[in-house]
Amino acid sequence: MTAPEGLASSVDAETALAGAPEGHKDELRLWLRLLTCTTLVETEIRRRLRLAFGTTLPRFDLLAQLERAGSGLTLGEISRRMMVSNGNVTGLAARLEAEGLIERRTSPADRRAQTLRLTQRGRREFARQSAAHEGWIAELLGGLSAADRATLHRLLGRAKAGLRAALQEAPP
Amino acid sequence: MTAPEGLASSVDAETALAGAPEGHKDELRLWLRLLTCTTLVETEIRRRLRLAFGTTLPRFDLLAQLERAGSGLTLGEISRRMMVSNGNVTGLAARLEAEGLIERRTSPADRRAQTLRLTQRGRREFARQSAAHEGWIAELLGGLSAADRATLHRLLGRAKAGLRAALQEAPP
DNA sequence: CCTTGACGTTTGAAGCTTAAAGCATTGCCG
DNA sequence: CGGCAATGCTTTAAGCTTCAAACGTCAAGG
Repeated sequence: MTAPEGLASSVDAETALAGAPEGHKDELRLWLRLLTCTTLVETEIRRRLRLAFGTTLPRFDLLAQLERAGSGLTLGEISRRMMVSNGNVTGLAARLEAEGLIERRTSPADRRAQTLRLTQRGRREFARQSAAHEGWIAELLGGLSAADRATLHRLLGRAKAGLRAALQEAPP
Repeated sequence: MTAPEGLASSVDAETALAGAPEGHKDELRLWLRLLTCTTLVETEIRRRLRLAFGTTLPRFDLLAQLERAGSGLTLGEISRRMMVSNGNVTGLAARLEAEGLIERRTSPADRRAQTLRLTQRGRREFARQSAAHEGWIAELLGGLSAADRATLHRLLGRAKAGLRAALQEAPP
């Protein structure tokens, strides 16, 4: 890439899919708009995490899980909460451990399991990142009124429930 | 990963971020829910594209852009529409060309630019994939009523506009 | 005890993604 | 005409991500 080519200012991902002759256009347009919003936020957050803290979104997410859990989590538990594969967490944990932000201990009860914890430094570092992150999200979503945000939150809750149900039936 | 470990059935990504003492919790919860919905759909679509067609979402998206454009696009134009980097498109195009789904021609007017087009086979293949894709999306979002879908679409439109505005002001 | 299956993690191969640097071409402007 | 910035693309290094296979451990049954 010659210049960073600001992704956020690019044309649009919407209406990306054409040609499908059936009905269902409705759902497709909704999905594309959902995807566009998520991509816009996510790209910007990744960019800011990199510029402000030299870190990445997956690293930040893993630290957030540990902070939230308080008392340490196994790799598998983190994998489930982050909705990513086991192997992915293995690599992320290795990098964060090398940076001294987390430490791992073999569980005394189950020698297969590794428990991850934030180090002192990890906790301090995450606190800084987390505060900035919260502000960024507020800034990016601040264009919506409080009422719109509430409605959106509620409808997305329904969407999520519907998705879980659909995935429960089909996934094989 | 021992078994595929169905990501879709994992706990939740919501409430992933804790500790931030400020206000703005509102926006954060909205963002996490948005992200959860998108991740659930996207993971499932990736899985089905792989199982049903042995392809990936980025490949499918690139074909969709070409189908939609009709008359061929340069790599740079595709990069902007897909909201990904130039280098990314270079690699994707190389793989799709190797598979015989697209072909490239150097633009007669500008010898820097490469124009991509679907091959006959690419057009046929994409038609199959696209039809299935549209059905999957309808299935996954079918849990919402038509009214909810319409409201969601409208609110996400506002969110998108607000995001573009916020990114216009800040991005340096 | 020993097998068998389940579970937690790691490894390896492949693909996706980015930022940054570099190359070639174009177009403008003095 | 001669720079010179902008544009289009490719390359490189690093990281993220997945799937599949492999390894070690555990737990239950025979």
